[in-house]
Amino acid sequence: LLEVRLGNVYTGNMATNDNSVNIESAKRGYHHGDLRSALLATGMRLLEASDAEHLSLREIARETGVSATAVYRHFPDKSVLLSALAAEGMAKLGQEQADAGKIGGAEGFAASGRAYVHFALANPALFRLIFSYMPSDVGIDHRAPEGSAGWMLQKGVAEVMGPAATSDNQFVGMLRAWSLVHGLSMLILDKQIDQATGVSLIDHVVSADSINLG
Amino acid sequence: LLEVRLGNVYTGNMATNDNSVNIESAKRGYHHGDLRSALLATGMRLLEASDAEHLSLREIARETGVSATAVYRHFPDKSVLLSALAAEGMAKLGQEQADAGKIGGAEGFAASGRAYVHFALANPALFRLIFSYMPSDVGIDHRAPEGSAGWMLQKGVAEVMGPAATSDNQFVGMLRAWSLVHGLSMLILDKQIDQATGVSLIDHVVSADSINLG
DNA sequence: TGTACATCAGTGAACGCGCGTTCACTGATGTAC
DNA sequence: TGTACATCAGTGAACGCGCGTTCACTGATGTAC
Repeated sequence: LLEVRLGNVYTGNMATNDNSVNIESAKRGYHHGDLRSALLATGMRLLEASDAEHLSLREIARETGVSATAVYRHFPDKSVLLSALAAEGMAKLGQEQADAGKIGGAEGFAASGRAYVHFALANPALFRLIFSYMPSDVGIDHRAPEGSAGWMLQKGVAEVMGPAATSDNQFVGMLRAWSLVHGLSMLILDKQIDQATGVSLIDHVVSADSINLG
Repeated sequence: LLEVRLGNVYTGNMATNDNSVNIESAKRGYHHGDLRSALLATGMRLLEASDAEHLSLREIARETGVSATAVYRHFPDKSVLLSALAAEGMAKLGQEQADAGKIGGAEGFAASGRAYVHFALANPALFRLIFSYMPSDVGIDHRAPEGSAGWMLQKGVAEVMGPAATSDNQFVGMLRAWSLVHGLSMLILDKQIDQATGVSLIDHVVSADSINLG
């Protein structure tokens, strides 16, 4: 990929823009889908900066090197753009949990829980965005979307508790596990718990015998 | 208290304003301290409406029947006003936990945890505000402010675990307990868990044997 | 009791801000004949 | 190969919005003599 400058594109931030496009597509603008991806990539980058808690549509467009109105070719409005970012974030979180938990069993389940907390601390703004823009309404007898954090939890709990457990008990176990890691994440992010202390205790707080899954 | 109207006070909302002042003090404006209290009361009322997630200084002033600038006689800026509301909310939460947990022991501790979740669900906007504006940075070897949720938890955990437990273990136990109830609250508020399902399971998820306090 | 004065909690007008969104448009691309 | 035309992803100007905060002010209260 080559970095390019265009007359019809804001150049102010192009020099430091990670989402530059190649000459061919640049000459005639983005292919459809290209700008969509570029906007999402910029959004993810801005969320990493993390002080970008109040991420705006205009800022995403500006940083992508495109006018604010161009966004409306790809997303009906701001909330849909943010939802797309949230969905990407949720997938990433689910993936990291899966990676951490692949050893299986109670230890694998605990590891995936720790991964959840580490993800939150490493991506504070994205983590918050996920839960602001992704209502999933997991209820008893309802499965969470595949790959999501809720889905990982249900799978893990079912595995650890074994086939003898009732569906109700499994659901309660899942809520306990999810609540534990989600609460710990939020409390550290919201500075209720001193960050250094919290981080050093993650392994103790989230372990294979932290909660009663019965 | 009588409801009054004044030439030098916005009258638009006075008719439905709960925070009206008596004639004597109204004639010469609020006594110092009166308006402060009235602003806080209005803030609490607006937080109950709960769609008031983006509570503004101007709205609080407007609803109190006073100009926006009057607020600056009592609070240096908006964030101090919101912090005061958060502190009030935290005290209320701590009080409800104390009431629920006064039977003592493991059952009392569980009850105070359930009270935490019920408070969150009954006061969503206030609950969020508390954790947006009240960094308390509780660390190991640091006590939380008396009456706060963290303080209630430390006390409860210490009582349940008994004098034999080390301070470190107590702290881990406290983090588990707090994380459990905080996470459950947030997940329901953020619609990750279907509200009806979540509410019906609070007693099962938060019980005397939910977590390992060892 | 009357008068001069300091105090200070209020006032309304005004500021600059960045935001999400709408609008009519432009100009390059691809296609039909 | 050339020409006419539809498509459509971009553009910049403009909109109204409510916000937090600053400013110079007013007018009632309390106090000193």
